[in-house]
Amino acid sequence: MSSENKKKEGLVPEPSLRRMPCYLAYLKLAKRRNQEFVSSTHIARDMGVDPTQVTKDLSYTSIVGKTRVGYEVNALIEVLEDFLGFTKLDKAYLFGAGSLGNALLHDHGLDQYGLKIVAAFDVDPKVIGRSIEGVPIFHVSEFEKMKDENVQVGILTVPAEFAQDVAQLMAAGGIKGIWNFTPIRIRLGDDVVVQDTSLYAHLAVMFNRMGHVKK
Amino acid sequence: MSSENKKKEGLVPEPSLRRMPCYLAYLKLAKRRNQEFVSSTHIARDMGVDPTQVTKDLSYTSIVGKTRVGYEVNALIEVLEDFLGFTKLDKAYLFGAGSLGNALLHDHGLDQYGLKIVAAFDVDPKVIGRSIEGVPIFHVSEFEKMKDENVQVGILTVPAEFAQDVAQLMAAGGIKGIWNFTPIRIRLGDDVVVQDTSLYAHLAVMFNRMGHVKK
DNA sequence: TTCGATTAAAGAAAATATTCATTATTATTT
DNA sequence: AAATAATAATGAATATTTTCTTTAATCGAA
Ligand SMILES: NC(=O)c1ccc[n+]([C@@H]2O[C@H](COP(=O)([O-])OP(=O)(O)OC[C@H]3O[C@@H](n4cnc5c(N)ncnc54)[C@H](O)[C@@H]3O)[C@@H](O)[C@H]2O)c1
Ligand SMILES: NC(=O)c1ccc[n+]([C@@H]2O[C@H](COP(=O)([O-])OP(=O)(O)OC[C@H]3O[C@@H](n4cnc5c(N)ncnc54)[C@H](O)[C@@H]3O)[C@@H](O)[C@H]2O)c1
Repeated sequence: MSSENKKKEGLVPEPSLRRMPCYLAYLKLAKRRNQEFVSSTHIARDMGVDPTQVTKDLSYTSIVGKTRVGYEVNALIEVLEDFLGFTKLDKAYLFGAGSLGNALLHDHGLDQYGLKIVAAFDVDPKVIGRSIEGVPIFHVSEFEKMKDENVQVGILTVPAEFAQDVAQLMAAGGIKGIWNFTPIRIRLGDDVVVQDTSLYAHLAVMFNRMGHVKK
Repeated sequence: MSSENKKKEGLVPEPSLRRMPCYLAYLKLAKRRNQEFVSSTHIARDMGVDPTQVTKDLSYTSIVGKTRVGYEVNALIEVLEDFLGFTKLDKAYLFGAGSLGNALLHDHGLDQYGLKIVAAFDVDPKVIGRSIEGVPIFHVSEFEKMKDENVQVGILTVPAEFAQDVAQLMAAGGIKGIWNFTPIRIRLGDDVVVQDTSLYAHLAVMFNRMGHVKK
């Protein structure tokens, strides 16, 4: 297979990466309360996680804590935002301006986390030519002509049956990271990162756990 | 601590639960192609996962496969949808009809996956009294008066700083499952399930992996 | 029928992630 | 100045998840 010999040593564990934005949110609240330092112990207690997990997660970044004091809040916020790629703004194309795609276009929160949607693509004549929140919608066929090297991120919100095809189109057009909201597992070469975000998956977990609590 | 002695034997692993909706999507496409049976081998190859992982994941449901044949597509779809709680419609309240909350209200996809938002709550006078896609928006203070036993799910899309407070309000009002879109870790008793869905977390993972591919 | 190939299922092994235990450091108190 | 307590950091142990291996079943071809 294709990725067998790719060493993944040095890769930050995905669970750690997923927790980091939570630390960031916590730290921003701490900053509001004018806390200058915050310790792993306190973060852990407030967030309901293990204290050593906090230190271990943070050890992947460049931050160093001070014994008996903790981490400097401002410094840690900066380091985390930078480490997570939230400081530099990545441009993104959106594919599929339907129900979910629209939602993402209307959503202003993403800008603060390093992502700016600059154009959308669809096949429905009813939406092509329109603009949503200042983002123009083109026909997918226009994508190939645009090929902007500065846009490396693509958001995939087309119906499941077209997901693989559109993903291939994206890859061919130079997209290096696909944020995949469809429940389809995309098959592409190793040079393109596919990040699955299936809301249904989270729903499924919640329903399952709710069923267990009742017992 | 509080959940230490709670046996979690018998709990379906979260990674397995998260994969199940992907299988479901795959199966629905297979059904469209009029496939009557599909084997774990083929599912695995098409989806780019390990074949034994597929059988192991499916073994948590009631389905049994046929040696040398595979699983019956229709039966497996039914079993999975039922197992994941997508067949019965759960009513839900939404807390925070802002940017993301609006997106979810406009989103018609959720109905098909067992979730129906029946009312929204906010504190902003500009939105209270209005309706979005037929869902009325009330002031949060109205929530306590409503206390509908049939609504056990709450969707949390308020600003981070109010997340914990609103979550407590939800729990006090009888909500048993909180779909938490804020990056805050909610602290509540064991009788309430909190399902975190932080879009930023997924973004963070994608950015990180993209940085590594460049090397 | 007999053989070979394909598969589900279940258990073993390996890899990964989390939690625990230890050590060294340093603010604060005595 | 010495003792104490709180903490970061690191390595060990444990738990969880994934992958590998084996077994038994059965379809289709010879
Ligand atoms: N709606 C939800 O709640 C939700 C939640 C999570 C995931 N998803 C997933 O996101 C995807 C989209 O869902 P939705 O509800 O927005 O569907 P939708 O039908 O509302 O939107 C899909 C859009 O994609 C466009 N499209 C179709 N083919 C295309 C192509 N080849 N190139 C570009 N655009 C194309 C359609 O014209 C449409 O506008 C689905 O895969 C769905 O499973 C949806
Ligand atoms: N917008 C995004 O892209 C995005 C993505 C993922 C997660 N989130 C998270 O979701 C949350 C909401 O984000 P947003 O962008 O929609 O923010 P927003 O400010 O647009 O919306 C928040 C809404 O909550 C309401 N609200 C405030 N206090 C409330 C209370 N006590 N009870 C009920 N409602 C209250 C506000 O009036 C507002 O309408 C945030 O925590 C954010 O981090 C946002």
